[in-house]
Amino acid sequence: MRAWRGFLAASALVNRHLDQQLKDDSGLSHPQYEILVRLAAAPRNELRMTELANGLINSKSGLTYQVTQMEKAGLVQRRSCPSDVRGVFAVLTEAGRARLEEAAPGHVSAVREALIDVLTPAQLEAIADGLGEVSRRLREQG
Amino acid sequence: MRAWRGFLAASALVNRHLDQQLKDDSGLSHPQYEILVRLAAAPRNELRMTELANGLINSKSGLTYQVTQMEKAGLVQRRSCPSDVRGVFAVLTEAGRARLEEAAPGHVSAVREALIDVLTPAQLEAIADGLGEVSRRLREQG
DNA sequence: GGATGGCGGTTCGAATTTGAACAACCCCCT
DNA sequence: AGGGGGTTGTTCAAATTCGAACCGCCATCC
Repeated sequence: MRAWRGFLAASALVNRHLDQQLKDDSGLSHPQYEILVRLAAAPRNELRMTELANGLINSKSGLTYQVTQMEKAGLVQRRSCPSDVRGVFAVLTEAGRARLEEAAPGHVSAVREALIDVLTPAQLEAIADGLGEVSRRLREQG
Repeated sequence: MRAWRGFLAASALVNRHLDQQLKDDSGLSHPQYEILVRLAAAPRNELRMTELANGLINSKSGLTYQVTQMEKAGLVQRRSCPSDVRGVFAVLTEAGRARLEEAAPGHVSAVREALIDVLTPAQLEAIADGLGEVSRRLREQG
């Protein structure tokens, strides 16, 4: 049960810490940063709303809200899908890419400082394998 | 970075999964459950608001909100501190204890099923040690 | 004593999140 | 053709969260 308590506390504290760091550093919330990262990694820098929502944590309506905010801020753009009238792509704009590239280094180093550097290589390996498996199971089951 | 992605995903998915399980099973939110657990573990089943807020994740105002909700539901009670007029204790009520004892088994087994049983003993050890250390550092530094 | 700085908790407004309901649509089957 | 069943994204109200401002009070220093 020590692992459970540790996981719970670390999960909350790390998320909180990085939210803060990200907001102070670049004015992005963590969800918004995640959206930018995923779009930047996607082919053509665009993804269907549903794909974004699946990869992320929040509900569909939460995603709609965030994308609307980011569209107002000029970081992404909506584009309707030609083959399916219902479908909507979120596309990364030039400004969005720039914003991400500006925010990423600070965020990455914060992650490194808070998490990576604290752990031994063996612990990192165990966490990557173990928690990866945990995620996979919850995903396919949930 | 694999560890980072795994941690991030697991953190979100596990929290979400357990929130859900807890709400379906006993009508408690995760924050509320945590409050009950801490009070039940405290001497005399009571804690100062600030102590609760420190142990938990949310802000002071968030705690005020939750305790108010739980007081309406009869799970806790406020008691002013005799030696410091400003201070407020949150006290676990009999109903609160009963509610916790009713919710705990299901929650514990959900935790076990989602997390503990998926990991090897070595992984559990690494997570307990590593993430414990991560938490400790963030706490004393934050 | 009496100011002064800081703490403990609440209140307030704004931002975010959620689940359920909704409207429009695709796919498959007959 | 045409009708279910499931999907897609949005809208809505309600719940929760946060940060900043605030009030009342302790403690300490002059």
